[in-house]
Amino acid sequence: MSPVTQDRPYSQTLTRLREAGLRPTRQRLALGRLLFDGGDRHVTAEALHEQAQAAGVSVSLATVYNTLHQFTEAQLLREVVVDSARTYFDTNVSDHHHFFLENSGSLMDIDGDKIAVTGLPQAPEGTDVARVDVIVRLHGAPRQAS
Amino acid sequence: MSPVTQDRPYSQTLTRLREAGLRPTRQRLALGRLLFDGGDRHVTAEALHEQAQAAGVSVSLATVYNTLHQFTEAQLLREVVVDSARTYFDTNVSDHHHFFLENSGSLMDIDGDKIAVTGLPQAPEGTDVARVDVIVRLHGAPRQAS
DNA sequence: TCTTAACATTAGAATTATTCTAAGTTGTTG
DNA sequence: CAACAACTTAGAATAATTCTAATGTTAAGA
Repeated sequence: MSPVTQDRPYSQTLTRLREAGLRPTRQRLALGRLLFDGGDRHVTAEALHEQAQAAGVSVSLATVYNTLHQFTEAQLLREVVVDSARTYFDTNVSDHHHFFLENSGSLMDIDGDKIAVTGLPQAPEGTDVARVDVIVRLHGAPRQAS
Repeated sequence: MSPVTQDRPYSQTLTRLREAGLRPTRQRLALGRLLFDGGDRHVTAEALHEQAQAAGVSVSLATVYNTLHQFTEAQLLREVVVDSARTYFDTNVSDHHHFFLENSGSLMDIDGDKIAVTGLPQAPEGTDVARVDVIVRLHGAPRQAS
C-alpha cells in the first residue's frame, strides 16, 4: 500500500479531514469521496451506505452514521430536517434553502441569495437565531432530483 | 343527556368532528377538548397522551396517534416538521411560521402576515407548491413556551 | 328499543431509523 | 516498531410510530 495510483481527485477529502482533526481512515476517505466528488448532494444514511456498498466500499451502517455526524460537526455537511421519517445530509454548506418533493422524498437547493425573508420578529429574549430554514414543499414530483 | 350543564365550551369539537365526518367518540371528544380549549398549542403524541392520562381520560397511545392523524387530515391540525426525532402537531392551522427552541424542543408561532418570503424561484415543472415553511431555529432557551 | 354493520379503540407485537456497547482494528507518534 | 488513542463494527438496544386482530361503540333502520 504505497505505489500511488489515485485515479480520482479525492476531492481534498484528505485535507478536509486533517483540518477537522479527523483521522483519514479508509472509510472516511471513501465516504468523503462519495459525498464530495461531483456536485451538491442530499443523502440519507441508508442511501449513502447503499451507495458505498455498490461502489465496493465496505463500511458498516454504524460508521456511516458516525461519519455523517462527524462531518456535520466539522461543517463539511449540514443536516436538513424536512421529513420526520429520515434525516438528510446536505453537502452544500453555504447559505441556502430547499425545495422538497414530498412524493419522491428528494431535495433541491434554492440559492440563499435568491430568497429573502423579511419581517422576522425579534427572537425571544435570551435566544439567538441559529439559522433560518425555508422549505418549499412540493407535490407532484417530476423526475428524480438529487 | 339533555339538561345543559356544559361548564366548558367543548370548543365546538363535536361540531367539528361531525363536519369532518368523524364519529364523536369519547376519546376524540376528550382529545379535541384538550387540544382546542385554550390557545394555540404544539403537541407531540406522547405529550398529548400524558396530558390525557393526567386529566383522567383513558386513551391508548395508538388512539392518540390515530386521532392526531385524522384531525390533521380533517384540517383541524397541522403537522410541523422541525425535529427528526418527533412529530409536532399544531392547533393553529392558519398561515404562519415557527420559532423553534432547539434546547427545550418548544415551538412558538410567527404570524403569517408578519413575514414575507420573496424571490422564490418557480417550482420545477410538474410540481405545485403545497406550502412554504419558515423555521427560525433558536439557541439558548429562555423559559418554557407552548 | 333491538339488531346489525360499519366504524373505533386497544394491547401488544412489529417496524424503522438511529444510537449504543463492547470488542477488535488501525493510525500516529515517539 | 511499540503503545495508545482513535476508529470501526456487529449486533443489541432504544424510541417513535405503525400495524394487527380482537373487542367495543355508534348510528340507523325495523
